Amino acid sequence: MPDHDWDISPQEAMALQARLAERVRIEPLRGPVRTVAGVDCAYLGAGPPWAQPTDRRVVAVAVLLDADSMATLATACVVRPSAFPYVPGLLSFREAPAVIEAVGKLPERPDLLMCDGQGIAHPRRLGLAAHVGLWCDLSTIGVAKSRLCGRHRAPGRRRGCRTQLRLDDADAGARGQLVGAVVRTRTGVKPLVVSPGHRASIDDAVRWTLRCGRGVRLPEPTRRAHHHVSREKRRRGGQP
DNA sequence: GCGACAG
DNA sequence: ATCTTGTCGC
Repeated sequence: MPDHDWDISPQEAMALQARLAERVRIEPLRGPVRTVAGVDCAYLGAGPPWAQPTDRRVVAVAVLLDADSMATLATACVVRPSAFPYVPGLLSFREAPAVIEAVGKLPERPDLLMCDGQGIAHPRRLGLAAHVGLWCDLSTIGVAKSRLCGRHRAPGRRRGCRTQLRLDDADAGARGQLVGAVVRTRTGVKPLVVSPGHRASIDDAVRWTLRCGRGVRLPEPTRRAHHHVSREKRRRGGQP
């Protein structure tokens, strides 16, 4: 596992990502998946887009669910300072510390973890899901509501349709490398961008995203984590 | 220099 | 991510 410093500059973070990405393992999930966890973050005291942040703290929630019934088995919540700014491509340096801590507070390690964001569908192959998976040595997949990089055709309009996501020629390293898929999780709605994080394959990412679906756009683990973290944010004072 | 740009 | 109510469509 990595064990690096999180308090570094954006320049150092980018260099670090390139090195860490070499250790990410894209391979089929092994062993039965009995539990799946979802994680999400919210920012305290963020205020309107035009206002300056009042409180620089992030709240992260991890939810553990039974992979068959999708029943909630446990939830964990953490609140901690977040110093790193949001920079496209460096999201993990802003959220991973909180996410890792929340997952660590769950009563048991999940067989699969779903993160809000990219896995290896990233300019340097180290999106949030890949970084967290590497750090915790867990199987992870990234489920994002929009694309960070790469090119793809529009998937069919029906639930279950998906197209390949390949890196742009501009992304250093692999030109046209297959890194994920754009999946229609619900007929007629905007598709999700999924990619493996660590110790999972692209097929696993697509399969579990659809398998955890409940007729709504977001898969249940992610959806539940989002609802829980939103409630937690309001309870702690969204605008101190 | 000009676009693109997870949450 | 964040602010915010009602409203249009299946």
